[in-house]
Amino acid sequence: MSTDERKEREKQEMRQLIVRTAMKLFAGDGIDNVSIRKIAEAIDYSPGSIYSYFKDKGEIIHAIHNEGFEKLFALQQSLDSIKDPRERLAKMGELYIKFAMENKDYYDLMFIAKGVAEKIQEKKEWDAGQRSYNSLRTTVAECIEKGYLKDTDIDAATFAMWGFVHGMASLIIRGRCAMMPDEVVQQILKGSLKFIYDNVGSITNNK
Amino acid sequence: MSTDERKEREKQEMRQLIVRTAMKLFAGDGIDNVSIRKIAEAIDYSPGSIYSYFKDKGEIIHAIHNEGFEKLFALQQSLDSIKDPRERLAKMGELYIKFAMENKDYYDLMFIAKGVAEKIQEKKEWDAGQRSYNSLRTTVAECIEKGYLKDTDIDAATFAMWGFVHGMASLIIRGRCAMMPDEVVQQILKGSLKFIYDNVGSITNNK
DNA sequence: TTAATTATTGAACATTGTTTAATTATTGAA
DNA sequence: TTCAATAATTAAACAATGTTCAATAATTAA
Repeated sequence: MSTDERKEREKQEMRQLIVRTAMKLFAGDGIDNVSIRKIAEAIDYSPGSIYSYFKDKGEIIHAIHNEGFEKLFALQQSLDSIKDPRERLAKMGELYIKFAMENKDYYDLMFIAKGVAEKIQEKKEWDAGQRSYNSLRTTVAECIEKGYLKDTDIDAATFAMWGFVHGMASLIIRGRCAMMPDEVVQQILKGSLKFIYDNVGSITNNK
Repeated sequence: MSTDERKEREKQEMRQLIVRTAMKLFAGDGIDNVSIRKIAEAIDYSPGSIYSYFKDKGEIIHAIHNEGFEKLFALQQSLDSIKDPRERLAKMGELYIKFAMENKDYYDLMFIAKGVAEKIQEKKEWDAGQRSYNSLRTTVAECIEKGYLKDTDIDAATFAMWGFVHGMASLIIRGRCAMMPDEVVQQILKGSLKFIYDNVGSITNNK
């Protein structure tokens, strides 16, 4: 094991340490209340040190962002075994919402937060998101193919389904349903998923 | 006209001046790049002066937030003349998306931005939003009543429709479709609206 | 004109992200 | 081991942020 290799490994370990610490602090204190200084303090380094491992704060957030997409895509893959695309579509919606609700900080970073998307566009790094999108897209395409959904533009239909689940998740995460008690929101959420899949899927049922 | 009355009027004018200036700067430089100092400079006052008229920055944002809801609700009311609830629902979706796309800053403040919802909850001031929500809710209720939508929980169905349009709008506004050219996004958006209303409304058509 | 009230200011505070020159630690070669 | 070179780390500084507050200026009622 050469010294260079070890150096490189240590660098990666340090990056991971920073990211993991940032993540923990984000989850605890909220993303906006975590400064570079707090991250540095938590790992007993000086603030300046962070900048030897990350260009700026955005790059740390971007790293967490990527981890989030790994997680989500892994979940999506677990549905590949479901053969009926209609059932797979429904399950994918449930799974998406579940992911959002159980990983609010991740989800916020991935799909809501400002300043993250710009970073991705610069780096042309939307592979992570693209894979997730394609997973949904092929399912929607199969649904159309088998006549479960009306024959329209595949991307339009995919975007509609994505928008539907993202919309509900983001309204909840960003406190736009805060006037309702939590249990009620959960109830409505469940009902909304059922509503859409009942209505959208029912065309073929009635044929 | 008493002096007190004039004083009060001047205070309101000053508040309006601040809000309007803030709004203009938001639209031009982006919400995050507008500081209290910049607003103060734009109206030739010192930063401290702002705090004689607003408790904090959040209160300025909250004022703009309210204006946004006035605007949106006024638009929604223009659809009251449409008798067929199915058509009204579709038009309301189009209108909502149109509002979001043409007033991205307003929309962001109203439905996406952080720290705004908390303020509303404190002040119990969700009337503005509630009126808009109810407008959608009664339309959905009519659709269910007339059999255009499957009979489910009204709030679940309403939340689903809201989530659908909000989801697409917020994904676009927060740059999650930035990998696609603008015209394509607009095309997909149009297709998605059609997709949902075709599928959801078609139950009765096929009966 | 004067005393009291009100409006406005500018300086100050704490906190933020980020940069940089100086310091410390580590390395590879003699 | 010793020493020069390289790399890692730090503390201090910068500019900008929201916000507060004592001092000043303007306005009011008597």
